[in-house]
Amino acid sequence: MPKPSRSSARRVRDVVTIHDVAKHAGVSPMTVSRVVNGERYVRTETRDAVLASVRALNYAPNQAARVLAGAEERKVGLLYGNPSAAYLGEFLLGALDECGRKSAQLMLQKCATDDDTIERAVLRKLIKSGADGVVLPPPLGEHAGVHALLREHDMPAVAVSPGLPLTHCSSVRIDDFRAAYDMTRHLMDMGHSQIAFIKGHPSLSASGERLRGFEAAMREGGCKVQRAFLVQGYFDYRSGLDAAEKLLARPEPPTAIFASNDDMAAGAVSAAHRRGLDVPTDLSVAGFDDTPILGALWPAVTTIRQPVAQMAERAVDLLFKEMRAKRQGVRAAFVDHVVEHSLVKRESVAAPRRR
Amino acid sequence: MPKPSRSSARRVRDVVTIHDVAKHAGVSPMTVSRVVNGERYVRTETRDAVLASVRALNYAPNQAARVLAGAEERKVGLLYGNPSAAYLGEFLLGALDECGRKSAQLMLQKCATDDDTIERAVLRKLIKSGADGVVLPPPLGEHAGVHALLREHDMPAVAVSPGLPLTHCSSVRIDDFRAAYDMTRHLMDMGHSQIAFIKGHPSLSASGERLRGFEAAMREGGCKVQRAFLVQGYFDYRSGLDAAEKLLARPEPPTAIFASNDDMAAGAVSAAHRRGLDVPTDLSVAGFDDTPILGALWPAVTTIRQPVAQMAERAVDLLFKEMRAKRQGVRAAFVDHVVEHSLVKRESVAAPRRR
DNA sequence: TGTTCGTATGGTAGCGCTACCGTATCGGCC
DNA sequence: GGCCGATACGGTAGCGCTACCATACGAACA
Repeated sequence: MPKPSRSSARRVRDVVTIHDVAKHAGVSPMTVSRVVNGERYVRTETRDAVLASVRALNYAPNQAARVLAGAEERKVGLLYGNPSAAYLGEFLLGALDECGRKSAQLMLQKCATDDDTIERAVLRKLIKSGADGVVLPPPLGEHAGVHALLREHDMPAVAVSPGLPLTHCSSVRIDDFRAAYDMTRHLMDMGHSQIAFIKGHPSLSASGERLRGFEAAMREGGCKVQRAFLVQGYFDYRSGLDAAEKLLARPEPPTAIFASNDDMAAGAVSAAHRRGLDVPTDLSVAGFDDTPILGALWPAVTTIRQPVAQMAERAVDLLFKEMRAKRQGVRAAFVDHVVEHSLVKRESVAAPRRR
Repeated sequence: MPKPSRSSARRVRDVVTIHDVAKHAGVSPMTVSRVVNGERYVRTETRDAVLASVRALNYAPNQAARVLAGAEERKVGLLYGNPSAAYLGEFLLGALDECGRKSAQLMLQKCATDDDTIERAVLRKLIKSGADGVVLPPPLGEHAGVHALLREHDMPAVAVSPGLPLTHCSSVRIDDFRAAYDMTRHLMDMGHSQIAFIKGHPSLSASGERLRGFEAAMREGGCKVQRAFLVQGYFDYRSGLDAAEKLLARPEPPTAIFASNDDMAAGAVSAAHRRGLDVPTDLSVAGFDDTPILGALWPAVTTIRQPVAQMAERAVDLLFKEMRAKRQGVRAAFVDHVVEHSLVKRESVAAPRRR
């Protein structure tokens, strides 16, 4: 007989264990363990029966026991460069949530992207402190050096928001092309045809995708894109302000400015105000990202919302799949997960005034 | 004989266990456990010997084993209302860091503050999911309802950034009075005497402290504070903009505006720009908090920096002390931890133009 | 002198889970 | 039929730690 059932004095909360499930399903604890961990060599009927018992008893594995028994990775590294604090905050919310569900530990590690030796040191630190996988929010998700280092250490990783799917790493992203396309269509639907575009940082592929989406929508809508209406920006407030200044100083300024992100859109609004222009009466402005803080500005900026928290959750989830695959000696196929964006209409866009 | 020493096939990394320490110190594992956990009933000499061995072997307790053995709290709840994403982000950084050091799990829980029934539900959820203590960033740290609920459940908690120490709960904060005082002195040192103040949300005691600090510095510097130069704000961009509009519309407007937080300072800058005033040439603006995103605006706003991440770390640390005290049936004394703020001088403040 | 108590330590027995190995069954193939 | 591999399970033995109890000793009582 295995054990005289449950009667330990110290057990206070009466949690359901793997033994309870095993008894309920009429199998051994080992089989339950196998089912719960998605291992092979379990008949479908057995698996179903166990899963039914799991649901019936509302069983949840004890993570501490899992770890102690020498299985189950526990630490997820989050390597971040210099995203805005707001982005990072929302990202953390999602990542933490998923890590909580999985009872994993989230380890943050800041990483300057301008020096390769630093990256090396940072990553070593992450590995040393026991990380079993890494999530890479932008812009690190596209950093070749970081990826090379990760592969060197055979460390599973998931990139968030690269502009395009990666060949050597799973990714979670929105369809930047489509999103920019949608926004441009919205501006045209509102009656704009003289639309300027402030490009994003050239090192990120998302910038290119957004530009392509803009151009495609314009072309499709029969609007010619003037060369002068495409201005380079770098994703920060200042560059948006400078770009908008340049645009508004033209003899025939645009009626709408579509900035590749919110910070630059805020800069554009500021530039308009300096010139005594009202937004949206004299100029419509659209952004991209739905940075929380900008929703509080006035006028609130129409933008594309990325479900950042949800994306972070997905990224952690994917990462776990890869970490598990790695332990079992399998190489998981890389996944490219595209989540839905949405267009958030606010006060900064209106129909253009007649000229 | 207890066990044939270490030779299990599955053990890969050769970690030092409590048994190794025990052998090294010539005591039983139990005694080591007691020392490590700071329990009573250990002779000082024994304790010292064990601690020496711990250091010598570089022993670190296995958290999973601790939890499985039925001890050691593991989950810290973080109940947040509606702080800015940036604040929350930095707060999370610190809290997560400390939780990592303690191998604790951080559980986030959003909580709307406008409905008591929601609070109740939220807190229940937090307790149900196994939280052993709660950290309360502003504004929840001063929410009477939340505190009442927490006490009802005998749940340890630490409040961050109340304006004044709390009587029934530990707190981590900066000296808001002193900080506002310092900023006001700085403005006066730059030559300003016509300084307006945008007050913070009246429900937070920090607002009152900041106002008092401002008034004290003004009085001490021999400047009379005009009634009309104290305007109510609510910590958001819009209220700062409105308040500044009102101030700048006066026949004799102030030469400097000190806003109780950065969002309102940003609003004030915007209001100035709308009126065609240059910052800082025509108007100096100072904020409070050092919200990261505002450092990227232009002109960068002079502000008071709160070490938010560090404060979060301290809060988690304090919380652990209280949780441990609670398990051992002791009621810990409430601590009021004041950390240093600093004055960040940026472009938005300059000497006033002569009138 | 026994009987309490408070102090200081050790031994035992798990916590819930999985790595590892053993066994049993089922084809397929010589 | 006999052998082998793949599949499908079960049993055992811990992972490292602490709750709980037992013990041992001195001091403080009656």
